[in-house]
Amino acid sequence: MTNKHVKEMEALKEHLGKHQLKLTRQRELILNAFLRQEHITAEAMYHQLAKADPHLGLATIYRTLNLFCDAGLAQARHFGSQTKYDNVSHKGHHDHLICTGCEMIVEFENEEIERLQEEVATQNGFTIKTHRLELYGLCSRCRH
Amino acid sequence: MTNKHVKEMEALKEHLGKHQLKLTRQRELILNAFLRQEHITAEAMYHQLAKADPHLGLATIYRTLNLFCDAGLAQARHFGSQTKYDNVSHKGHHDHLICTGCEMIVEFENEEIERLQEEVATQNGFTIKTHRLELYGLCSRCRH
DNA sequence: TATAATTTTGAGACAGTTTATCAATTTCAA
DNA sequence: TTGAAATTGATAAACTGTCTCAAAATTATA
Repeated sequence: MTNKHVKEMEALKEHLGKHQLKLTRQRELILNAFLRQEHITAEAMYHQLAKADPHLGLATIYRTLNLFCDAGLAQARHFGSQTKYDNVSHKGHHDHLICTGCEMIVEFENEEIERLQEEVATQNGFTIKTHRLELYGLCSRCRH
Repeated sequence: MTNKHVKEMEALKEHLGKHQLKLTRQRELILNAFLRQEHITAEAMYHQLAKADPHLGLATIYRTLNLFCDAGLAQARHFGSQTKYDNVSHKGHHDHLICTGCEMIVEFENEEIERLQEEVATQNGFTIKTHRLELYGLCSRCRH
């Protein structure tokens, strides 16, 4: 149960080492909780972890999730007023289909779209670093 | 100078009429300021208009920009923590190339990407209402 | 055009989210 | 084990956007 996310833990340790940061109990705890889900808000994780460690501060969650972003394990996404942190450690880049009815999120990847994005960027003299594509609509269940 | 945005003004009046809303001096002032630019935040407009009307309240700006969204003249976009209101009165939907160096924003449209988005949505049983595509990177000037 | 009903405004209070502060604690290299 | 440096937790503060409500402006109607 503790050695489930070995690879990601190594990635984190590498990042910490490179930036003279330290590995703490909290960072381990938050990493494990984070890797257990696809999308989560800092607030949701705060409540989730309150059972495991009632004194874990909200600021620490924010700091740590932002650290994961720097380390390339997470990616922050703004949905309206909420910021969700995505787990991008075990997969490549992906985009989202978001149901505005039930808030369900479906991930997808489309090589062709990615290729066309590069094309558009090149046409405009840009070099793309990242991108974000979100499709909002109704899923089949909410359409009825 | 005052009759530059007649068409948009008509569109606004039509919306107001349909919803038993009133045309006010502030709404006219904000509409004209809004149409002068492509992307703006409520806060930026607040400062911009302080010269013309020092007592124009920030809440009024927010209310009015949201009204423009309802009327189909504007579209709100969340860039990180900022919400920018886009002028979409004179053009259709468009996406953005954003330079992370100088914050320059280039708009673009790509039929093929839009088509592929529909395809992805259909494959997943979704009906798309809106979407958002943002490409982040460096423009040709900032790359050097 | 005057009146009255309704909407809008401005100012600040308020709410939600994220970051800053700082003393106390923890980590880790030597 | 020790000590310099980083981290934490609690809370204050910052920020963005909305709500409240009395006063003012607008519009339909007489």
